[in-house]
Amino acid sequence: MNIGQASNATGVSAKMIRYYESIGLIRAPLRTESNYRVYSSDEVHTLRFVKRARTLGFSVEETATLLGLWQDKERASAEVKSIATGHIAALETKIAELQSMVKTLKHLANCCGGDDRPNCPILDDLAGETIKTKGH
Amino acid sequence: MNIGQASNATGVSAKMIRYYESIGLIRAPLRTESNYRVYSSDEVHTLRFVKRARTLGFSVEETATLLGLWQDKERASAEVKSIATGHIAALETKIAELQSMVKTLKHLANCCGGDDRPNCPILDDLAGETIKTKGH
DNA sequence: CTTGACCTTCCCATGATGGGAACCCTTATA
DNA sequence: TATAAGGGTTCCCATCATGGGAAGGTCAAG
Repeated sequence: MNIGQASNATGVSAKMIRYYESIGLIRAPLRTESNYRVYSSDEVHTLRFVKRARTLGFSVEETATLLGLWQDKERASAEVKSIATGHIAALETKIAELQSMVKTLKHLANCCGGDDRPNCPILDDLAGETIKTKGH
Repeated sequence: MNIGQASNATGVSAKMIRYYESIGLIRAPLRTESNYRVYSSDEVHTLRFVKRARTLGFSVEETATLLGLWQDKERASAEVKSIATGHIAALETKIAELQSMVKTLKHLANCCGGDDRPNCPILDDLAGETIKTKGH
């Protein structure tokens, strides 16, 4: 299997496969005589693991740790779980931040006429003026 | 007011103030004889506008547009509102993605013993094995 | 007059990804 | 069998917003 086929089989772009190899996330595969990378099904499996971890929002660094644990048959599941729960916490923090932005923006958008006139509470807020809540 | 004071007054780092100037988001301020940037209260006001927009998650590009509208006394508030609602939609998409990650991870973490044993559904999932939901 | 706290510019790094050039290899088809 | 299409290879550059740090000029307080 060459890199294009491995890419199709895993959803990881050839570009990223080479990148993961260059930073040491995955091992360098064997090469053909003409210098093409050749991937075994084991290596494809590893790529799928990486893809899934990235899809779940783990950083490349966290993914490297998880890969290490995956390959360590002696690992304690507690270690994996703690990485996962830490990641969940980070995601939830991020979600809360975004939700707070949305909340503020919705309030502002709700107070804005959205018409031809220049009067605009959204800009007033950005400019630091306190907003007068529309009666509700 | 020099750049450090402007930074303190707005919460935008001196580094970022220079950057915003370099990309044309804000105008280059006057300089002293010794080449120090000098900020007027108007310019500080603009910096605060930028800071607020960035805090609300607008990109620098969107912020530039909003700044332009702010300074255009003839703008239609509808234009501002449409940028805001577009941004809200983008944030909500992002939130939904993160929530979906959290949901999956919570499920996996919930199924994981988190003990000394190597058995770990989180890794099994990353490796592509279907997970057996713990009875609930 | 020295010291320390500013300021200036310039370059480099981040994280994860894509774009593209220049060049080599393989495979199918005319 | 010659050629073209569609791989592969390396290498460099760009993104977005931000920070770090070096080398050097300036200002204010002691």
